[in-house]
Amino acid sequence: MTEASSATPEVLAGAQTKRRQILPKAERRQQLIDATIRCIAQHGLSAVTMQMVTRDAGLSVGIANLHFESKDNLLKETLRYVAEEYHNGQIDIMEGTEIPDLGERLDALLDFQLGRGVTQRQKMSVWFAYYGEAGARPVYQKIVSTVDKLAAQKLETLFASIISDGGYQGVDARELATGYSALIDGLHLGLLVTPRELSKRRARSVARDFLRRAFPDHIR
Amino acid sequence: MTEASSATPEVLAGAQTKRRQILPKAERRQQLIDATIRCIAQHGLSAVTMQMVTRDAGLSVGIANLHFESKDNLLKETLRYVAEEYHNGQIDIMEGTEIPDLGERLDALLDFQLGRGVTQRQKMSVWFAYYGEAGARPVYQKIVSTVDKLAAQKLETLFASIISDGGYQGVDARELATGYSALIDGLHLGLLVTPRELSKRRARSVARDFLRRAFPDHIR
DNA sequence: ACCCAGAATGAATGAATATTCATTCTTCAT
DNA sequence: ATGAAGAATGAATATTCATTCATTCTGGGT
Repeated sequence: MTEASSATPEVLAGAQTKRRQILPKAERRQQLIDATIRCIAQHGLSAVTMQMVTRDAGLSVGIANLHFESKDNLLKETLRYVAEEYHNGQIDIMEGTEIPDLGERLDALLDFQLGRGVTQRQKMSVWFAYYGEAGARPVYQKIVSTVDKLAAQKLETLFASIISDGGYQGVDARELATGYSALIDGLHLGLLVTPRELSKRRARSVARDFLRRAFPDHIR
Repeated sequence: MTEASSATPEVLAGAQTKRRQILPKAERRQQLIDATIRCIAQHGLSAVTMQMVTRDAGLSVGIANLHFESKDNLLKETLRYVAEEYHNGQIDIMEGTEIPDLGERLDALLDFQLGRGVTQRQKMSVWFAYYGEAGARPVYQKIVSTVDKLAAQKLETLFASIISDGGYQGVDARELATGYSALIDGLHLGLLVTPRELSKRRARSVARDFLRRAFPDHIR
């Protein structure tokens, strides 16, 4: 479901060969979205310019308006891409049947949500850059809440299964799912803003603690 | 410790009386910071302009550069103000001795962190706008992490007292404090981005659940 | 009553930036 | 091979915005 980023090395900029290349629309769009993500992560959403993005992509300035109607639209589509990638990843784990054991599935989810990879930091930056603007931009709110809603539902269902499986008393799946989601978001924030105080290892441990306290028989 | 926003109604813009007024530096600075907060909340950090801020404050364009050296500096000082206000509020509750009962003190903290008031939404917007840029701006990271560190310490101390008071076993104050802070941040995010899915009431209930699971004898 | 230090103003400036579009280049169907 | 469709380019344009500073105004000290 999740598309892999096309692995075009933009480092070749500066090579003698400037040969113009024509590619399918979808591929160019993805190139530009990838460049936008890198630029947001490196310079911050408010500093991103069209020149910056197209240069990063190794293309001409005009191309962004050719494939996306405007800068606004490029930014919107970039958010949509990142949001969908993240949420599809979660959903694949939650509703996939590859991992039958519920405790292990929870573990896999946690691994995905707090997993490593240089990519991760870039994506987090983008994520929060948009959150910051969401208060003033209903379009962003809509994109995020649309994908969020489905993921929240799946998580609630998974938690409900675990509660029923473990016979846990006095635990509300919905309440717990909201709390867990918020906890993960908050940990992402900590990793982004105060990486010195919060290591990835500790973030994982904190999230795991939360789950263990709720589902002691399934975690650890 | 926390300064109250000066209650100058900017609505008088448009009144015939344009009489120029001279005020102490500190007061003008605060006016401009307040206007900046409103503008960020309403238009988003990336859309804020000097014209916008000074007009909102009912002052001339040149004044922002008179009291703050530059736009960058105005934004930086605004972040510092919001960060300090929030963290001082927390610290006042945590280290104040007005509330001797530890459980009640926790409740007061939660009330403050998820409390109502139109202000709150404005402040949250500002908060996350800066978080979004923090990945690319070390200055912002530093401001936030400086105040954050102290608040985290106080929270850990409070949790440690509660653990010792209640004789709770197998609970780590530091781990729990990190989790609680992250949970609150995540709930703020939810309130900002998906207010339709997460009401304030539910956010409170979720946070309270977290605390109750950790300190059953102190909460409820 | 009158001065003047310096607070406040806002028109002017120059730099940055999104967007356009005439032109060039690629590809592929023939 | 050849031509046409349209993908890609980037110089030019128009706009927006931060910053400056010559000028105006205010209020406290005398």
